[in-house]
Amino acid sequence: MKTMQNELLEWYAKNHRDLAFRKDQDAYKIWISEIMAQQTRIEAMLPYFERFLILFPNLTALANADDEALHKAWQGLGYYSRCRNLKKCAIECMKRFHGELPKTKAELKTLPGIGEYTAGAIASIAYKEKVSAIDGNVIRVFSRLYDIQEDVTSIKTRRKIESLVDRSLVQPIDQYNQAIMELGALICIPKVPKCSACPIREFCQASDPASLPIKPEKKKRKKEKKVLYVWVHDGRVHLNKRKATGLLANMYEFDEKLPAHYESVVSLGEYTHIFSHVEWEMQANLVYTNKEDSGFYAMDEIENEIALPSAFKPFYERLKEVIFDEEKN
DNA sequence: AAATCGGGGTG
DNA sequence: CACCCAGATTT
Repeated sequence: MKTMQNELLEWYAKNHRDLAFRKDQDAYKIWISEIMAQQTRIEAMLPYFERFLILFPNLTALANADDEALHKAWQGLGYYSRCRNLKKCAIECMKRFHGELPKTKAELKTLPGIGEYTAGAIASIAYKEKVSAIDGNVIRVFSRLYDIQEDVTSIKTRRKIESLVDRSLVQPIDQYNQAIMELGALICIPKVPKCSACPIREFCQASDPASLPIKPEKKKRKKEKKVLYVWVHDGRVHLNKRKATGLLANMYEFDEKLPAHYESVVSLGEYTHIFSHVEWEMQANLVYTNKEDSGFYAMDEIENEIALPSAFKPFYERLKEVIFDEEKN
């Protein structure tokens, strides 16, 4: 029988991407991949996924992970509370679930970092529980399938879509849930959907799919100006650890003031870093200090052990050039 | 319900 | 430039 689900499953079997975290059905790997994929393009998280599994191959290793090593493994991926929640979750699983991930969506949802979507994804993909896993792709696909001309971020519309998805669920549930997401990622994409290549176009009610889903306007970002001072003494660089809450919590940063004693200052140029809700307009200066204090690190330490956010990367690269030039002379 | 939390790819 | 991405959590 020709149903939306059958067409979708058939398309998925032939056309899905060959992704590393689909190689086996290990719940641990699926969990890690789902957390990494939150608000992150699959291609962007793949290299992190491979490296992370070598460093932290199982729940026990993750529960015992060194916090700095964990942040270093996540460096550049963003939303760093995700990796802290991974460790918290691993510890809770040791205590509450005999050292394993629980197997139901309801139990998974009680763990740190695992919300409605991720719980459904793990339960359905790893354990074949017949539950939904509604991410941005699924919202887009269903808003178009049913021509939903409402703000999809409202609770009411969200419930409506959930209901539609729930009624559509079929076995094999792991394949079906991933098929909807894959369609959203490859065919039913934002702005310019590839409807002519869509396996379920005959089931789609959207008259203007490019205009869906409807979302509220985004607020403008605030701008903040920062002047950074990169203290250098004897080829070593001073870094501060940021506070444990808020933006880039627990990550390292350059100073925002001059040291008590210094010899000279050299500009490292300007760079504007854009976050979701704020924009940092930065200018940085290299400052040669004549006193060694605590908190100075060698370049290879920074390279291998220190979690420096991408916001500071351009200045770090310029710093490397300067220090390398000095060593040559 | 709205704000917060990263970073990068894309039109 | 704006938008969005296999969202969760806090306010």
